Amino acid sequence: MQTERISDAEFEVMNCLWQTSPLTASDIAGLVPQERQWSLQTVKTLLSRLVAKNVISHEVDGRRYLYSPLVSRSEYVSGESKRFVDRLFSGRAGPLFAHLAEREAFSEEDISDIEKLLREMKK
Amino acid sequence: MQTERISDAEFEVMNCLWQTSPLTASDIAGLVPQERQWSLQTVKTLLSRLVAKNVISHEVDGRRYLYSPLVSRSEYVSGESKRFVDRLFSGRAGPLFAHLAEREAFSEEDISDIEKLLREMKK
DNA sequence: TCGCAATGACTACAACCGTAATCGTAATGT
DNA sequence: ACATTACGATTACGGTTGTAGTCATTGCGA
Repeated sequence: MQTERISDAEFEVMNCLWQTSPLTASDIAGLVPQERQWSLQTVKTLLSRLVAKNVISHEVDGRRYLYSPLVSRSEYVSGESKRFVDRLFSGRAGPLFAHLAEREAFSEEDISDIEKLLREMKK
Repeated sequence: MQTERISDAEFEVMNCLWQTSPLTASDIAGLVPQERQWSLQTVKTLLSRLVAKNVISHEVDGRRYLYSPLVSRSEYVSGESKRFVDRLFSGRAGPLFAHLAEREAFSEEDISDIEKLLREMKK
C-alpha cells in the first residue's frame, strides 16, 4: 500500500494543509496562490481526490468537513526525492550534485549550508 | 516554445536513444528494460508521441524510420532538476541537500564526490 | 509472382488531471 | 415560512498517459 501519487494541483492544496490544519474547503480556496485562481468547486474536487487517495482525512464539523494531512510534508518530500534521484541519477546523490554544480545552480548561501552540513555529518 | 513534458514511459525510450542513436522502433523494443515488457506497438506509439512533442526526430531509411534525440539528456535533466528543486525546495539547493542528509540518502562515495566538487569549485 | 511479414498510421480505451457545473439538501437570514 | 445560501456528492469534458489493436502498404523470400 505505497502512498498514492499527488498531482501538481493537489500538491498546492497539500501545501496549504501542511502549513495549517485542519482547514475547510473555503479556507483553502482562500489560501491557494493567486496565480492558480481556482473556483471553490475545483478546490473541493481536489480535496475529494486527496481523500480518495488517502493522503488527507476529513472530520465532520456540522455540515462541513475539516481536512487534515495524513502524510507529512517531509514524508512526501522524501518519497519524491527518492523517485527523482532514482530516475535521473541512478539513485546517487553525487551525480546529482555534480549536475547542479555544472549548471551553476548553487548560490553562495547554498554552498555554505552544504559545507556546514558536511562538517556536522563528520562528527 | 519551452520543451514539452516527457512522460515516464517516454523517458525509458529516450534513455535508449540517449545511449545510442539513431535507432529503429524494433531496436528500441529490444533495448527497453525487461520489467517494462512493451509490445512493439507500444514502443511505436511512444515514439510518435515523442516526435509530436518535438523531442526526437525521425529520418526516413527505406520504409522505416531512424530516430534520434533532439534534446540532450543533460538539457532534459537540467530542466527536470529545476522543476524539482523549485517545487519542493523553493529553488534552493541547500534545503534539498539538508533533506537528503537527514534521510541518510548519501553513501560514503557520494560524500567524497561532493567534497571533491566543493574543493574544485573553490578554485 | 504471390503470400507473408514488417512497418508506419490511425484508432481504442480506461485511468488520471485540470477545471469546473449541476444537483440535492440543509442551515440561515428576514 | 420561504428564499437564499453554503456544502458535499455527482457528473462533465477535453487533454495526457499507459498500453495496445487494427489497417493499409510494401518489400522480400520461396
